[in-house]
Amino acid sequence: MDTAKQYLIENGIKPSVQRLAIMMYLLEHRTHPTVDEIFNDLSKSIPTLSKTTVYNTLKIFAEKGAILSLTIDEKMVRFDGYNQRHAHFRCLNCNKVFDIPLNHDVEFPKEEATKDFQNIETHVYHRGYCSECTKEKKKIK
Amino acid sequence: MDTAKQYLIENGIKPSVQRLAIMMYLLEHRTHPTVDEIFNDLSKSIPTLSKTTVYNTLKIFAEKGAILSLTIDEKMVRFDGYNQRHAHFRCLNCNKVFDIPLNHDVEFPKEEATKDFQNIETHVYHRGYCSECTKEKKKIK
DNA sequence: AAACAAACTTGTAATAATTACAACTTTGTA
DNA sequence: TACAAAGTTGTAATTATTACAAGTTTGTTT
Repeated sequence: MDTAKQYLIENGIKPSVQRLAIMMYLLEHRTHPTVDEIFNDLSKSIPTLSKTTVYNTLKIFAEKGAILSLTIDEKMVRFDGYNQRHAHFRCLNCNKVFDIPLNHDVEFPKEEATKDFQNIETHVYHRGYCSECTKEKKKIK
Repeated sequence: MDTAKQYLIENGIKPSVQRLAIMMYLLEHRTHPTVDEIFNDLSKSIPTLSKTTVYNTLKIFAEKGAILSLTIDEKMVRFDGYNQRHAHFRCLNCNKVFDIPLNHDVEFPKEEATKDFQNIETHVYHRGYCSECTKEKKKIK
């Protein structure tokens, strides 16, 4: 709670009730939730919450670098409040997104063709079948 | 042309006129085009082409492993017919997607937590500003 | 404390990528 | 030639996201 507040301030984000709730949600739910999931869950405790606010807030968080927005899912953006280096894995069957250790840094190459590029962020995405789905041979098709 | 035909057959895809045209388009245009770009360009030579066919076809290609579908763009999927190991970079200003050398393989970690995972594909995405946009200081905001 | 502006939130309507689906066409084969 | 399977097409539906204008909250000046 105070951690979340602190964290927002550190990242130059003014902590409103809604922002705090969303940030806390992300810190507590390491499930890479979608806008819909966040909105549905938080609506229970904040009935006046608007989905637009969730969109606006997550956009600001990502712009300020407080969270990551993941495009590992074709349909919708997912969000991640975990700020250590790690990769992601999406199960093609159950669609869950997992944190995966990333042991070596993936650097942006310093080469002639890319030397004037300004790299901001790097993501590593794995896709396949998670242990559950592999075991249960739920691999449709 | 024959290369494309060959390539489709090798990947277990029956080469129709439309499929061949789309595969050739991808081999010739290393621009990571969207469905819309492919559809608009190919419509000129194949006026009867349907956008649904483009969607269907690209989906099959990706499922068969003949092409890559990239989710580096939040709004829409992009496609890549280049099958050597490489990373991607999207410019946050001009939105172009570039191929970037990937010098070291990014392996899926063999650890307790992930040992039963079945990894199918791994993508490395960079986001930032390309050389053009960096130079021209078009970095909005 | 009242007045005011700036920042933030809300709800609805618009946009746009993608999918569903049913009809039509082409291809391969008996 | 006839038929079934596979492929294509166009339209309608779905759905994530954004635009926008009105309402609310917050902080500051007096």
